[in-house]
Parts: sequence; C-alpha cells; structure tokens
Amino acid sequence: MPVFEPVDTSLKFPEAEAKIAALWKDQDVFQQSLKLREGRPTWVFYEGPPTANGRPHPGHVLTRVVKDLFPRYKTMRGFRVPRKAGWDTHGLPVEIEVEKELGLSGKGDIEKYGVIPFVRKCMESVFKYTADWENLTEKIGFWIDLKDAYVTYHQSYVESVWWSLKKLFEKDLLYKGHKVLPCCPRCQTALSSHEVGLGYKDVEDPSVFVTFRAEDWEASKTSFLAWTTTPWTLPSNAGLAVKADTEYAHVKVGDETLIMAAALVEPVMGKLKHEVVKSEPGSALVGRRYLPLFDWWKGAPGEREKAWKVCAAEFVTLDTGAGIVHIAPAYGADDYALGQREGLPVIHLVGPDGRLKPDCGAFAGAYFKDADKDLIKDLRDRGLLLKRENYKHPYPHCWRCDAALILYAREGWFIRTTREIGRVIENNKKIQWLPEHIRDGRFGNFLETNIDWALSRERYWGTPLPIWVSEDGAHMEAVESLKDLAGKPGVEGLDAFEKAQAADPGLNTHLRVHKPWIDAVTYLAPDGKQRMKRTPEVIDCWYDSGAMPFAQWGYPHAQGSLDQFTQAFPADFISEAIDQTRGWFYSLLAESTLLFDSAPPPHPFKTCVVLGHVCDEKGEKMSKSKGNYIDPFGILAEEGADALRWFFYSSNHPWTSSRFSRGNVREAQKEFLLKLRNVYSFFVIYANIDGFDPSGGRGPDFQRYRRGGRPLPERGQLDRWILSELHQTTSGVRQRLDDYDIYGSAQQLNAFCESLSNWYLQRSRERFWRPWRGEDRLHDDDKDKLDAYWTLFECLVNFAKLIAPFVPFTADELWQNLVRRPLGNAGAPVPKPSDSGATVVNLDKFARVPESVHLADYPTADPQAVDCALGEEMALVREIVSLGRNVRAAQKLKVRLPLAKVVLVLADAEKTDIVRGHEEVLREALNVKQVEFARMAEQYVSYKVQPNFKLIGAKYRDLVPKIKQALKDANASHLKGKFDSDGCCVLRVDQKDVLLNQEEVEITIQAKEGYAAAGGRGAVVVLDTHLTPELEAEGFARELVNRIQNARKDLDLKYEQRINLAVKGSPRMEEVARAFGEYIRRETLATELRVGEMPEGWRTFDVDAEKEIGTLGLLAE
RNA sequence: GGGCUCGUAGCUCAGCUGGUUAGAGCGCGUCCCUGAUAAGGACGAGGUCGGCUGUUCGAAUCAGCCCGGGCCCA
Repeated sequence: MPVFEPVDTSLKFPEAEAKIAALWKDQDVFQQSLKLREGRPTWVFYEGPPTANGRPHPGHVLTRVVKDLFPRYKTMRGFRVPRKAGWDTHGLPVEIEVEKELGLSGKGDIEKYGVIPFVRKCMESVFKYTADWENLTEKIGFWIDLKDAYVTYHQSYVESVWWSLKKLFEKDLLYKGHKVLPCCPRCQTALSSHEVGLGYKDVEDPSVFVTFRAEDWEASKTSFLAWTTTPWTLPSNAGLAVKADTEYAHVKVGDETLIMAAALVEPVMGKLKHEVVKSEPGSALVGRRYLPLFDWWKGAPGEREKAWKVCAAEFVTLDTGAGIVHIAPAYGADDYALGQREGLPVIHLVGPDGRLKPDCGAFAGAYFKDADKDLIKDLRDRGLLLKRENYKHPYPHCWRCDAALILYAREGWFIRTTREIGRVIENNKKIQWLPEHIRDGRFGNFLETNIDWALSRERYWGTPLPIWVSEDGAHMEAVESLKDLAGKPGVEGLDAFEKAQAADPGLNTHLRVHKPWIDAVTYLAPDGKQRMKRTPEVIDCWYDSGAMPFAQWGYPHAQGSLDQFTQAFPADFISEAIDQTRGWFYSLLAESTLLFDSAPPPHPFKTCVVLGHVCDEKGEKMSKSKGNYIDPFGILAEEGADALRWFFYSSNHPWTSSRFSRGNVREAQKEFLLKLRNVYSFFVIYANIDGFDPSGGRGPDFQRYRRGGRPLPERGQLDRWILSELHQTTSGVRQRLDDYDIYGSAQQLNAFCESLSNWYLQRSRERFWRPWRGEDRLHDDDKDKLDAYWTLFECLVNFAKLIAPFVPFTADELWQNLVRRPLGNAGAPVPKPSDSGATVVNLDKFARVPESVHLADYPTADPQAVDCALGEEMALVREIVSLGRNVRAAQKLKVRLPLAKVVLVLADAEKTDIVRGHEEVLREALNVKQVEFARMAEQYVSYKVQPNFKLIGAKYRDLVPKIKQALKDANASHLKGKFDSDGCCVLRVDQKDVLLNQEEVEITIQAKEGYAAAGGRGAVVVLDTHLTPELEAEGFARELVNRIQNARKDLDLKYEQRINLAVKGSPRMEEVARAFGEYIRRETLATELRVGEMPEGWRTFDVDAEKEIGTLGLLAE
C-alpha cells in the first residue's frame, strides 16, 4: 500500500468535496472545532437571518462564503467561534407570497379568507425553501449551527422583542404619530415601495402657479408665488418653503407684488408685463406669515397659529415652479418631515377614500382627482391664480386597481430615533467598516438625515406590537411577555390560544404570541372601568432582525440568557450586502444604541464587511425575469464549492460588484486549484515511487535520518528560497486576514502557488527523478533528494493550513492524504513549526494529529526562515531566465538545444557574486554550458542614467527637469564609470555644480541591437549562439529522449517502469544514440539500449527528429 | 433631483499616502517545454488611465467641473 493515496487528476472536484463533506459529518468536525477551543476567548459572529421563502441565489453564496471565511480563520487562530444560525420569518414579503399562492388580493380578501388560516399559511411558507438553503449551506461548506437556529416567530424571540419595545416605551422612545405613505384610495391600503414601483405611469396633470397673500395683504398687496401639480392638496396647505441661500425677487405685476425666486422670474413671467422692484435672500422670508387659500380648516385651539408660515427647506429646487413650494404635511413625505421640524399642523381635508371632507364647503365629497378642475376655477375667480399649464410626469398608480395613488399621512407607531441619533452616529464612528467610505458615506449620510422609525404595520404576520390601550385611548402600557400579561388585573382571553389548540392540535405553540390570538387578551385599565386592548398593528420585520443580539437568546426571560447575551455582545464581525445599510445594519445599530446605554461603543458589531452585488457577465443585476440568472447549484454540481468560493475571494474586493459566470469561476479554478492539485499530485507520484514517508516508520530507509530533513542552513538555495516564500506568505496572509482583506490574502496565496509550481517544482524536478545513490542514503545527492521531499512536503502541509479557511475541501483533502494517512496513527506526531528556526519541520515537536485540517492551528511565520535577500536574488535570477528564454525564442533556438555560454551584464555589477551563486540553476534553466559575467560590456549594452525622482524631487524641486535633461545629454557610459569608481558624479546644471550620489540615480541597461540579447531592468542577457558538433549532438540526444518519453506515454507505462530500448535509423541518429547511450538510458529508465537493431515483438515507433528518420523499439521489463 | 460608488488593454480586475517605461489573469498571435500530461511555460500585439481645467519640478493617483454606468433615496 502506498504511503499516499494516488491523486486522481481526472476526478471531478464535486466528488472529492462530497467525500470531505461526509468526513466532516461523520466526525462532526464543526462541533469538534468548537469543543477544541473550549475555555479560549470567544470571537463573536452574528448571522444576519435570511428569509427562506425564496430560493438562494448567487448573492447569497457570496455572503455565505465571506461569513464562513473569518470564523474558520479565527477558530484556527485559537478562538472559540460559535455560529448560531437564524431565520427571518416575518413581514410583508411573506404575506404577499401567501396572498399570491391563495389568489387573494388585499386586506379585505385576507379578512374574508380568515386571519387564522392566513397566519398559519404564512408560518408554513416561511420554510418552504429551507431544504434548498440547508443544501446550499452544506454544499458550499458554510459551517453554521442550523440545529440551534434562532427563529424570529418563536415565542421566546417575540417576547425578547417585546421586552425591548417596553424598554423603549418607558424611555418615551416609542410613540404614536403620523407617516406619509402612498395609499390606494380605492383599496384603502398603504402600498409598500416595491408595490409603488410596479405602477408608475406617465400622466398629464394641471400645474398651477398660485398666489398666497401675505398677512399684511390689505396694506402691501404682496403675495408669495408657489407652484404645484396637485391642486387638491391646496386646501390642506400648512406652509410655504423657500431655499434659504437663494435670492428672491419682488415682482410688480399690475398693482400687486409677487415674491418668487429671482432666477425664475423670466421663465415664469414670460411675456407678462412685470418689473422687479427688489430682492432679498430666502432666509429673510423665513417666518413670514400668509393667509390660507381656503379657510376651511379650523383646527384645535392654538393650532391655527402654527399654520401658514414660510419655512426654509433643503429640498426646494429652482428647476421648475417659482422657487417657493407649497407644503401640505398630510400629503407628502418631505412636507410631513418639514412640518414636523417646523411645528406645522397636519391638515387633513381629504379622507382615506380620496374624497374631500365635509368641511370643504361646496367641494365636500368630491374625488380628489376630479376636484382639481373646480378648485382651479375657484382660485382663478378669486384672483389667486397666476397661470395654469399642463405638466407631464410619471405618477404612481395602484398596481391592482389602477387608481392614482395619494400620499397620505397615516397614524402609526414610531421609534423616536431622532432623539438619540447623536449617540447612534457616535457609535457608528467607532465601527470598522469595509470599505471605509460606508461609515461616513452611504451609512453616515443616512444617519445624518435620520427620521423617526416607522415601526408599525397594519398587517397580520409579524411580531405584534405589545402595547395595550384603554378604550378611550388615555392609558397605554407596554407588555414584555405573556407572563407579564398574566399578572395584569382582570386579565381575560389568555386561554384563547389553548382553546384553539385543543380544537386543532396541529396549531403551533409559538403562535400563541401572534395575531389574532394575542388580540383576544384584555385586562382592566388603571381606572378600574375600561378594558385594555392591544393596538392591532404588528411591527416592521427589520426590528426583529435588529433585535437578534439579545433576542436570539430569549434575553432577558430565558434561563441563562444573561450570560449568553453578555458573552456574545458585541459581535466582532458581521457581513452582509450593501442593501442592508438601511436594513439590518441600521436596525442593529439603532436598537443597540437605544437599548444599551452603558455599553461602550462600538456595539453591537465592531467590524462590518459590506458586500457588493453579484451581477451577470455583462455587469447587470441578475434577475429571473431578465433570464440572466445563473443558478449556483449548477456551478456547485459541476465546478464545485471551492471553485465557487475561490472565485469570490480572488476575483476582486468583496465590496465591488462581481461579474459572475461559469467561465469566470472556471478561470479562478484553473489558476489556483488546478495548479495546486498538479503540484500535490506530482509530490504524491514521486513520494510513492521513492517510498518517502514522513512518519519515518515504514522500512529502514529513513531511520538513519533526522526526521524532517536537514536543518535549514544545510539545505540548498531553492529549498531555502521556497521556504522563505512560504513563511513570508504565512505572515502576509495572517496580517491581511487580521485586517479583513480577503482579496489581498487571496493574491498572496495565488502568488505562492505560482512560485511553488512554476519555479520551485520546475527547477527541482531532477531531484525527484534522480535515483537514490546508496541504500544508506548518506550520499550528498540522497540527502539533497530527501531535502526536496521534506521541503515540498512542508510547503504543501503548511499551505493546506493556510488555505483551509478559503477552500476548506481542497485543504482537508490534502491534509487527509499528506498528514492523516501517514501520521494519523495514535501517538504519531503532527508537523509543527519549531520556534528555533534550526529546522523548519521538526518532527520531534509533533503532537497529536488532528482529524481535520480545520482542527489544526493556523501556521505561524518563523522569521528565521525568512530570507529577504534570497528572495530578491531569486527574483533577479528568474528575470534573467525569462530574458534568456526571450532570446532563445527570438533566435529560434529550442531550450533542448544546449548552448556554449550565456553572458550576463548586470545593471548592478555588485550583484555578480550573488548571481554566480545561482549559476547551476541558470545553467539548467537556460540549458547552457557556461555562465559568464561581463563587467564593461559596452559591445553588448548601452546604459541609461535617470534620476531617482523621489530623492531628487525632494531635494532639487524645480531643478528636476534640468537634471533629467543633463543626465540624458551626458555620456551614459562615462557617467556609469564615474559612479563605479567614485560612487558619485558632478553635473553642470544651470551654471551650478550638482553632486549626485549613487542612490540619487537609477542606472539601467539596454541590449544593443544586433546581438542575441535581451534586456530588462536588472540585467542584459546575451546568448552565444555559436553551435559546435558536440552541442548539436547533445541537443539531438535530448530530442531522442523526448521521443522515447512520448513513446512511454503512448504505452501508458508507469512512471517507474523500466524498459528495454532499441534505436535504429539514420547513421547520425545511431551515432548519437551510441555516444549518449548512458544519458538516454538514465533519462528513460532503460535497462538496455540496443542501437542499430530492432528485436522481434517490441513495440515500435517511427521517429523524426531534426530531419533524421528512424525507429524506436520499446519493451517493458 | 440628491447621496454614495465606479470609469485603467478586447474581457475581468490590480495599482498604498503623486515620482516619469501603468501591471496581472483570460482571450488573441507566435513559439517552447513535457517522467505534473484533458497540465505547464515564454514572448508579442493591444492603453489619449472617461473628458476638460487646475495644483505641482512631476498626476492614473490630489482638487474642481463635466460625461457615462451602477446602487440607494426622492
């Protein structure tokens, strides 16, 4: 049995992932990872509850993979990271979904159908797609505790919410007020913004300029000119708004004076004869009073004094109208908000049915749309209309009945967030937002323009508002639980639910805190006469989700909830998409700030990673109706979870919207996961062939060696280099993850994978192929070979740990095969970096082997293993090789053909010795016999001396362009000579001597034309293209080896299969085969090489190399 | 209309507090390598860094205005 399970490179990723998923399930690895960290500090994660009444889409995948990454990472860093799932179950979307399903339309239908069955349907529908969600969660490897999820309709959750609302009520932060909502006068119901969006239509409305006479009209004949497209709101006018920082003109028309924005005088007046007599800023108008157009509204005592005055408002624009806006707080959101701020009364002269109220004289009972015409006529008759036009604009209509909507101030319950918004803003400032601009940008602005939270909904399926009101409305009380209710005087109706349940045992017990059963509970009012009844509304479901920090534990009612809550408050980390700024992010922050005065900010979350939208290939929002929707389950089934995860981590920062497509996922997979799997597979193939066993316990071969390979200083450059890269990557990734920089850490991982595959392995292959020299493995070559194994082994094992939070399946697959399989027996050691740095893998320090990589510690970087100088050297060497290949390509000289020498000219001649230290790697990579260095190499190269702008700029400022020119004009070779000998040079610039030292310039070299050469920043590489018969023969031999290898592949021979080999062909071919016989046999694992004959029964292959023709014969031994 | 955000190669995106030859991957073209083989590598073409104006010795980077896309709100 091989030490390592051979890697099936044709294996589909999803199959391998399914195996790992099964392993996690069998061993309950997630729970183990929690148990393992028992007693350690807790790192708190809050799950933003999704609604499960729709199928998950790709955006949910992004959210979930980001939510999964950091808890996994923090767990490996030694924290205990409980992850309680949650479900958002209330709200209008659920009701609408059920309405659709039942073919109902509007509240009337629901009442007819029956609230009880409707609510039951809502509850059932909530988990309609639960199976899909759980499937997705499991498939993408999102570790979260689904069994212990919080559910917003559960009794304990609802009672927690009640408790919090009672607290707000007691602090006078919960009150009854008005809110302007788009309503359908026919259906008599408010519409959600989503519904409004469905019904926009272009209509033509009258647009009128109306004059509001100033209070002193009799004396001054002055009035304010305002514009509106809704004449029916004019009787309900309560104020006028101007822009404070804009000029307003007094315009004389006839014997009257009109006040209007100076900038709009010409467009409004047109041909009308007029004269501007004076102008003043808008701020000067503020506070002036005027006479109402229709004096129908009487108002309560003292109310009339508050109405009909000029206010300043930000929203006044000079695009249309007269620069003065008519304000009807009952029929406009801006109007209402301004009215609240300025203390204007809410004048309601239109009923919810759209008809003018009885107060309206002759107009009483008119439908608002029909009233427009007559109202205008009335104004004109009374000389209050300047002019009338028509205005085409989009206007919302009811998507059900097509009636024009009216914006209507309705009664409702509000949270007085505006009172505490300063504290909310302070709290927000302490939160770490990613990207940062959310804090003061989108979210900060939102907070700055905060209005009170409209909490109540006149619907059925939601947390009931726990306010009980006396019949005359004089007493109000908030209730925090059923128990609280039960203690009320003269309570009745608590048994309503029990009775219902007795009649229908299928009734879910959690429904006892819901409508309509809870509405049956009444009790005696403090006056001892009236009954206290619950106000009928339910609450906004966003309040539910914002309550999760405490409500998920049933705090404060549930036993032990105080501890649970305090331990998990505030959260270290949350993450959701950008659309949650006004949703969950706000509800969390607002509730926490209002409820927990004494908690030090920030709370209830410290860090928030805000995610962008997942778009289609063209960058457009995905939607099922557009047909550009990509089903994540399809990609999970084909490409696999890790590919999907890696795509989201590595394609861009998570807050930029990503273009999601199968092609893009495959690309990400190819670049990283496939490359990694190839390296892993390579290791397994050769480790198995050579019997490399990290446990050291299998057979005598490794007993004599110190397990873990030679100490670092004794290993070769390549090994030390890749281990240095590994440890640098380790610290880089740790640091970036600590900073929540997903994209940055993914790039680091990508880069290491590239280095490992394209350079370390590429250059080390020979060490893996090479046979052992001696049984005792004491030969230097054998020690070096063992080092190669240990080095690659350590890279793979550590890398598996590094990538574990990102691609948990792949990571564990590597771990299971590379670590668990050979080392997993009881008592066997687990690789752990030493702290001495003497050896990087020190098996003496091994402890128990975790069953899964996710139970391991995240790797620490050993600073002693990091060798920055070596890293720079290797970068230069890689550049040289790249340049050399460039030359070969240009000269059409295959790498197989050996060349006599390469001449290197380094930009920095001091690096000669360093590069010479890598001579062997260079010789092999470029396939040359000799590496030479040319110091004064003017025949090949020319120099270019440029200023180091950063230094020169700071020092010489505006002299810089002249210095640049002077350096350009000077003889570059001469300058270089100067710098080489003196370390500085003197330039004549602007009649002054400027002394430049070595650091202040940058000397680069370029290859001269006409040579087989190529140049980069660090070096020029010149190839000796002169071919000798010996070189050509060797090249030919390599061609032969290549053909033989291809033949081996055709025969599908095992890597270690030995063969007998025959070569018969042209005289030159046979001659080369003889001359390089040993080399050919070694490279192709041929025990025997016959030249010039072709034994019977051997498999033959025609060859054609360098225009020589022949036949190869192979026979497996 | 307001706020936020983005605009860099055919495509997807990097590019920190300004430093003069703007990078990567994919795609395309030309090759190479192959005992990792339904992989891998090199090279090349391709860019007015959305536009304009300014600040500066120097701008993809900073400021202002404009144009265009996206999101949120009205």
